[in-house]
Amino acid sequence: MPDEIKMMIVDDHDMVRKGLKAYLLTEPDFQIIGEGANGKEAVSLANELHPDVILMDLIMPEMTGIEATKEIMATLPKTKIIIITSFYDDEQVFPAIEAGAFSYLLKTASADEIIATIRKAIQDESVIEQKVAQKMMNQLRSKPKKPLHEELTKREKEVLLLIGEGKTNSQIAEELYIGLKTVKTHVSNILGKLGVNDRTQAAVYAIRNGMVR
Amino acid sequence: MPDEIKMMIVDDHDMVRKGLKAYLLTEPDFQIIGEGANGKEAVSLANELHPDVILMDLIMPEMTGIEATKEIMATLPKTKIIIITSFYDDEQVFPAIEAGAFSYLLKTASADEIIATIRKAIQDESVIEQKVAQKMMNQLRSKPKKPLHEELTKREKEVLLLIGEGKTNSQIAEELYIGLKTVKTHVSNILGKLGVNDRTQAAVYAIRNGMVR
DNA sequence: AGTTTACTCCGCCTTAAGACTGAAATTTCA
DNA sequence: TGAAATTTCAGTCTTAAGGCGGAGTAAACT
Repeated sequence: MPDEIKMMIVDDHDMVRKGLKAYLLTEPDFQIIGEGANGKEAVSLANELHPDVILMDLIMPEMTGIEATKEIMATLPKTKIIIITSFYDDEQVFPAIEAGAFSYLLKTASADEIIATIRKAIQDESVIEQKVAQKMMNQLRSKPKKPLHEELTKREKEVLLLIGEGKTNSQIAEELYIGLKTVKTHVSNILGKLGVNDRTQAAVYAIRNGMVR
Repeated sequence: MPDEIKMMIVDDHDMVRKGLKAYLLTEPDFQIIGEGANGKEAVSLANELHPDVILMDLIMPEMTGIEATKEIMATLPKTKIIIITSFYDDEQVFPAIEAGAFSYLLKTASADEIIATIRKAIQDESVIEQKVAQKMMNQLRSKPKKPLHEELTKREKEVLLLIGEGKTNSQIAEELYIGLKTVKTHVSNILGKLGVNDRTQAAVYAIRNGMVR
């Protein structure tokens, strides 16, 4: 494959983009045709430049990497999107892959790993960081049927959000204009679906999985 | 000051270090004498190399930037430690400064800002990112008397940590080899000091302020 | 039309949580 | 040495939380 590989870097930290560039430009056939600082920029740049590969962070202002991935895959499904993210959001692997991400690396990855992942992506081979894959497997093992958490309903998400803010059941009832008993029902269902024992664990879960804030 | 400025970079992401380097090496009098990937490395490297300036991330495995800052300040109080962190942990400004950090930037900072901050540090001028400073002011405005939270004791921190993991009082009692009543006492004291009403709020507080994880 | 899903609410029951008071042993510090 | 803080535990009391079973209504899907 003597052709040049056209790629884009999307990260809200300029210095990360600089660092990645320093990694990638050691390869003669790598060409960086664009840089974006958030999801919105990523989408418009991608539509304009049609890169082969996009290296994308997840947590960004304006629009997250997951949303951007969805939008880009809708119009340019052949684009290989490689998520490169911090260790904090391991949990986002599933949504990221669901959105259409092709590979998933951590920012602790070395230059060699990243370069190898890009080359494999061009040859249609996915890469998922060992650590992340392990965590995935553990999650799957411990909950055979449940895809991490069973889908919460819209109402349940609202309730979980308020739990994550430390609200009591009666505060939640007031805020949503429903009865205390109803809130209790929702809470019980949420705990069951998330596979946790009490509201405190639910709050922790919600925060760690970015369902709050 | 025509002398060279000796600095160290501490961040667990190799590509961030590379990016920062790319920033800094554009300045002829900047000299990067060491790199570390976590707090422990930072401490031992600092004791060995005696840098003038340390650029340090906060969230790192093994030992956080705050702990490392404390330890380094204990032995090398003249070192200027500049925190360069992601926007997620705005909340850590107070503990960071308390620990002895000299300036506080976000990773969204430009090369110019970072370079300027380093030069000011050498001249004994602190810099705190506008956004962060604003948030600080807001926090101070909303809580006149309490220094965010009254000091927790060592034991109370242990208990809070377990609360933040979703443990019940009896689980905590078992884990710490103390009575249930004792745990309850600690929990009550913690809630009082943090100014929250229940353990769920305490857990949320602990996570948001980086006292857990 | 019939079934499923979501949202609402009731009652009963059990236990964990948290407030308040009091107090002894140990550590820390002035 | 003496005072203050920390850690430990007891008793009592009130209430929030959560499990379990049941149930009606409305919307969505088949």
